[in-house]
Amino acid sequence: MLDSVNFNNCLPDISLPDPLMSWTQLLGNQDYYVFACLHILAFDRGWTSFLPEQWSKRHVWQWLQFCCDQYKLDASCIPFSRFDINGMQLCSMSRQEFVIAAGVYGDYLHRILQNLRIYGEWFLLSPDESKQDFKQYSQHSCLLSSMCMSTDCHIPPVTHRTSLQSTHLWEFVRDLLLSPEENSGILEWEDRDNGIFRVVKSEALAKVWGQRKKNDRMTYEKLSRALRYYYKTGILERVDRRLVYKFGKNTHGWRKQQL
DNA sequence: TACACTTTTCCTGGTT
DNA sequence: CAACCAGGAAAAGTGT
Repeated sequence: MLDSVNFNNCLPDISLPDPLMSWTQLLGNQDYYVFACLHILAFDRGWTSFLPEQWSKRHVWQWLQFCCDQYKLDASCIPFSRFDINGMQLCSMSRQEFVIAAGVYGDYLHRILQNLRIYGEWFLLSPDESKQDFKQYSQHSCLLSSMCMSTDCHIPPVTHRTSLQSTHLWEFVRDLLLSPEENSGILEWEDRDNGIFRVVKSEALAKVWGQRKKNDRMTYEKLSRALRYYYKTGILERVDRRLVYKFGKNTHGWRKQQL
């Protein structure tokens, strides 16, 4: 498991860049340059270590997952099965093909990918300044293409956190489930289709969560208390079995296929 | 600074 | 008895 370095603490006090901002605009701001240099050193998600053309299928999914999380896209609008392709195939897709594959988010994802290919990962940090852009994209796409793949597809909320350090516990758990090589048998799916999973190594889970939060006093007792709070908010649902949890309706990004 | 929200910490009591 | 679950209460941490 990669430890998320709290690099934000040593970064200049600036707003994060718009992922769709041009490179010349970005480099025109020296703070952003410093920010990007620090970020590239501290931020490694696997897929970021490769050029998009070199991505495996898994990297493509990781990237989509990242976009869902970072830009608060509704994953139910993105049929991941249509992205069961490697990076070379992804990069060969036209904007129109993105719209067909990803519906309401296709145009947006296509532009993010193009910026990523041209300028690198530094564009992928925050949607804050692109909220309005995205809202316009979404509405435009909905009107023009009616390609939304889900009946509950919606414009993403505009209030959210952006810091990597503030990754929520449930997202951390989900990402661990989706990353077998980082999971080390800590968690395993019991019923993937219904979002049911089991904590296999409770102490190890507490340890990696503690590492993420830089808290060596974390225990499974405390972590499980945080998980139980999720029952109130629909993030998790109760499963009456020890160490078994189920993702609730207010989660996203864990399904194999979003149709 | 106030506030909202999430997570942590501690706790009592119950269950497996 | 250990490990886990349920959930109250309060505090801490973080972002707006």
